[in-house]
Amino acid sequence: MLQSSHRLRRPADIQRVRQAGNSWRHPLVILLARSNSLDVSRFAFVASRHVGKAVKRNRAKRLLRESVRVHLSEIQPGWDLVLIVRPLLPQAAYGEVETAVTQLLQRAKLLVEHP
RNA sequence: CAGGUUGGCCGGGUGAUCGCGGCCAGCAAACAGGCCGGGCCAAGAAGUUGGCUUCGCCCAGCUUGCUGGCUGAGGAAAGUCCGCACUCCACAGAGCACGGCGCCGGCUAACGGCCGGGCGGGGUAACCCGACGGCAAGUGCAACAGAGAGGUAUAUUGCCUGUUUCGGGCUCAGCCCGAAGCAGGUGAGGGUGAAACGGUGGUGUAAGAGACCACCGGCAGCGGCAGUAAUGCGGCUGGCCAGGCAAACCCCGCCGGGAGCAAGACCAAGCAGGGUGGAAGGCGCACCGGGGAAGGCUCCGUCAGGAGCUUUCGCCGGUCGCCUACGGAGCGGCUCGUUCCGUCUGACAUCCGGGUAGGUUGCUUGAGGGUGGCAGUAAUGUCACUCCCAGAUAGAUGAUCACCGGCGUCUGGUCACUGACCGGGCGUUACAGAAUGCGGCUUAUAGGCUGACCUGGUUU
RNA sequence: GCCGACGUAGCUCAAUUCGGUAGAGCAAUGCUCUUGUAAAGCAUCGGUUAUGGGUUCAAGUCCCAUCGUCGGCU
Repeated sequence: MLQSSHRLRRPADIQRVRQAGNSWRHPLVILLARSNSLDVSRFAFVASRHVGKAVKRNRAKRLLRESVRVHLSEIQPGWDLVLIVRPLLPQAAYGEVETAVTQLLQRAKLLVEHP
């Protein structure tokens, strides 16, 4: 679990991102993003029943959460992000998931230039 | 040694770096609160009271961050198939309906669970399996085939008797043989079917048949012995036999009120109502208001009457109470019973429309775990000591790396005779994630440890 | 978390009441018709009734377990 200030919790917020946000697709994961008025970025992780049973869904969300946590300092603040698991993700290794997440963040131009 | 049966248990370990949830302690910041002092404003004659302000002080609230300590998934956490606790509905009621269970005894909070026993079936055996009450209460069902499918049934094959006709033969008023028809007896044989009204042997007969007899099987009734019981063993009598299906309706016995932690409680925030349907009468030295009739007293009076006060009696309206009736809700199949609300200022129902879906609590100390003793064949119970062992909230126990294990396979060496030990390579390390808790059942599961027992072979 | 329904031919559905030879339409294949195609007509093919077990003489139907799909409830 991320720190609670970085969690996107309420169903209404997630619904707003899904309807009004932009999306980028990758075979393992889908990224939705929308700017908020805060000075931090918040994240939500979604895994539907099509991904698998509880173990697979938890595993997928943990991998995504770890990828986001590692790169948290490089992500621009002030965005609400929703990451949706696609069915192939639970079979992937952590390295593939991490590269997928960084690719999506680069395409969305949400990474800040690191010195 | 090989094969098999069955019970119990485990289900990776160590370390490093980064990270997460809960509880406790400390520190810091912000907010709320309190207090005293100060300042300003208002009221008042004044003591004083009220408000604001932010400066100082306080910490028992709450939020965030940091630091430290402790702690953090399962044997099935799963499926949700049963049972309970707990909560609300009324205090959990009665009857019917409906549903579940179903050999006997025990265990348990309870169970469709477990233990022990009985019976039936399978297996050489260890052992395994069984919805295992009742079809001689009633109703119903059985395709096709078959004469007949449940009734003291049934005949176009068969067997037998009588009779008629025809043919043949002979020792010729007749007898014998064969065929066909008709009438009668019969259900033994053949045959159909999943299933055909006991089996074997005999008596008997025209042919036969439980028609009769003996034995056997099965059934019913009544005793006996063993057992708490299911049941087992054995005896007497009876009638000759009563078929299958109740996971067919049903009967019998036992159990079950409904909903579920998304139960329930509290706090905060927010909103807007409207349409339709909709069930009443009576009583009261009760109260209020209005108006009427009769009587009494006082005053005025032109002796027509008028005004005021007061008593009694009806009437109308309303309030309150009671009674009966009706309507509705609790009450989720119906009736009774009961509690509450309401009967036109209308309970409630229904339709349209509007708002919210945030937080706290319930929330983990419990039919609890471990060790040992005792009772019991066992399930289980009990006693003593000891331990505290997840409580998240879109959901924490994760990511990466190294080493060590386990297993499979290939291969090198040593001992030795197809195994053990020492190495190496490759592969593999399952099923699966708490969500109120607990007792079971069912299903999934890489691999491993261990107890007991059976059969066969060999050796002694 | 709770409740309910369903699974039959490649597709859409019957037959399940009260157990007795699993059917229909479309599709596919072949033939006729046509110069050819379509349409039409005739014929054929196609099913372990989701899976496993049980009751029964007999199971798509009755019972139990499992798997999957869909829907509803705050």
